[in-house]
Amino acid sequence: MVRPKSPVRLDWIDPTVCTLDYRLKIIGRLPFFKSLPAEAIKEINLLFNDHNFPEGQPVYFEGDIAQHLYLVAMGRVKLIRNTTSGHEVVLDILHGGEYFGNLNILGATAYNETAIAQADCCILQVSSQDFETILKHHPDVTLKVLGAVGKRLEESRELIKQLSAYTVEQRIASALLRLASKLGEEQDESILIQLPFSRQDLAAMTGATTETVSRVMSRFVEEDLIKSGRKWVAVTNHEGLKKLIHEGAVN
Amino acid sequence: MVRPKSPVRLDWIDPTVCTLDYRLKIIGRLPFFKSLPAEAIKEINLLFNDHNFPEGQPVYFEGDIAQHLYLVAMGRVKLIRNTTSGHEVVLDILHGGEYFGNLNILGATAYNETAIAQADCCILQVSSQDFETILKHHPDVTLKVLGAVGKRLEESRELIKQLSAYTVEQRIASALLRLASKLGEEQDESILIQLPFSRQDLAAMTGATTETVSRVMSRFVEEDLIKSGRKWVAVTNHEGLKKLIHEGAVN
DNA sequence: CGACTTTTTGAGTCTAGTCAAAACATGTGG
DNA sequence: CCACATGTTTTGACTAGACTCAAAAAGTCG
Repeated sequence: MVRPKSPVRLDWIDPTVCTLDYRLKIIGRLPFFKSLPAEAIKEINLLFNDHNFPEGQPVYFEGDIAQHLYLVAMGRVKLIRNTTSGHEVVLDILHGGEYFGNLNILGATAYNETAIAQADCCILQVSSQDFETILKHHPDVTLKVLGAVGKRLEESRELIKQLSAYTVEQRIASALLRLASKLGEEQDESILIQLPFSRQDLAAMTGATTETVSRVMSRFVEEDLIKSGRKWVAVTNHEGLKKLIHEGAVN
Repeated sequence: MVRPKSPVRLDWIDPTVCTLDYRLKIIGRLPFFKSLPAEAIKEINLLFNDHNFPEGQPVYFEGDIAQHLYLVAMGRVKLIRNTTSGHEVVLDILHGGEYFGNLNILGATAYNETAIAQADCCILQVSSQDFETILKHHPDVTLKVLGAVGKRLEESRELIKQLSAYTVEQRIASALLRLASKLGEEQDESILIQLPFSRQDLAAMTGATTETVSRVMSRFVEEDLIKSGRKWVAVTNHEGLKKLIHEGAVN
C-alpha cells in the first residue's frame, strides 16, 4: 500500500519570534487574560519569559521543585507520569493557549507530572509568586483559571470512566476522536491530527501496549476509519469511530 | 471462619440536627470558609439549605440541570458515572467537609456525574448564583476552591495512571489504602474503613468485576493483609499492601 | 546507501472477564 | 425465635482480550 510521508505540518517556531511585542499578542489572546484591558496585559506581559523547546525536550520533571507556571504559546506539550516500572502514562496533550505547571494554590512544592515538548514549542514562563500577584489583582482571572482547572477535572474523569469500562479498541477510537476535535485540521475528505505521535504515544494515552495499538490501528485502516503512517493519523470516518465506541463494533 | 457483622458505625444522622445553629458550626469548619470571620460565616449560613438523604438515595443524576453546589456535612456521598452499557464507575467518595455539584464557573448547565448517598447523609445546599456571590465577595474563598479543585485533578490523574498501568490486584490494594487513609479509624491492630461498601462498589472504583474483586479480597484475607465481611473492610497490614502495589507481590 | 527508529506480524501465555450456581448474611414477618 | 426472602459474597469452569517475547518489514535521515 502507498503510505505518504507525514503530512503533519505545525507552525514553524522561530526563536526570534517570541519578542516582547509578539508575546503581547499571544498573551492577550490567552483564555486567562483575553478579557483584560490592554493596559493590564502589557503589565502582565512584563512578568513572563519565553523559551523555545525542540521536539522531545523536557520542560520539567515530576518531582522537580515547582516554581513556575507555563503557557503554551506555540507547539505541543505532553504531560506524562512514570510508574515505578518505567511505564509511561500520558495525562494530557496541550496546544497553544493552554497552561501547565504550578498554580501555587495549595502551596504545592513539586510538580506531580513530567512535561515534554511533543513538537517544537514556544513556551511562556512566569514565577508562581508573580502569577499569584496577578490573581490577587484580577479576580476575573482567578475565575477563568478555576474554570480551566474544572474543565481538566471533567476531562480526567471522562478518561477514568473510559479506562474503567472500555476495551482497548474503544479507548483508541476515543483518543483519536479527542485528538481530532482538539488538533484536527480538515484535509479534503479527512481530518488530519496536527500532532506527531507514534503508536507508543497512543499506547501511553490509552493504557495499552504498542503492539496492541498497532494491531487495532491496522484494523481501523482496513475498515477505512482512518489513514495513518509513521507518526501521523487522519480520521476518515468520524461516525464509524463513534459508533464503535458506543456499540462496540463498526457494523 | 468467624465473620463478625459489620463494625462500621457512622455518626448517626438526626434530621433535627441540621438546624441553623448547628449548621453554623459545620459551615464554619469547612475548608472553604474556615478562615472567614464569624460575621461572614453567619451571612453565608443563611444562603444554605440542609437536606437529609438515607443510604442509597440519589442527590442528583448525570444530565440533570445543574443549579446547586452541595457540601457534605455528615455521612458519605459517592460520585459515579454510568457507561452506555449500564456499567457503573465510581469517580470519588466524599465525606464531611467536601463539596460536589456545580461550581457554575464554566457556565456548566448539567451535572456530569451522578451523586448518591453511600451512607446516611446530611447535605448542605446552595444555589450556584448565591455561591458565585460568595466567591465575588470573598476572593480568599475562590482561592480555596481553586485549591480543592486542583487537588481533585491531581487525584484523578493518579487514578488514571493506576488504571493505565496497574493490575487489578494493585488497583484494589491502592483503593483500600486510599480509603483507609481518608476514612480509616484505628481499631486495636487494624484500620477500619468507616464506609459501608460492597465488592461491587470496590469493583466500580477499580474498573474490575465483582467476581475478580471477591477473589482478590479472599487472597488478601488469606495473606492477613486485611479483614473483611459483608460491606466492610479493615486493613491489617498497611505495609504489605503498599509493597504489593510497588513490587507486584507480597514476598 | 546504510544506520536507526518505528511499525507490523506471529505464536504462545496469562490475566481478568463471563456465565452459572452455591454459600452466606441480614432483616422481616409469622 | 425460627423460616423465609433478599441481597451479597464466594467458588468453579470456561473463554477471550490483551500482553509478552521475538523477529521481520517498512520508513526516515544523514
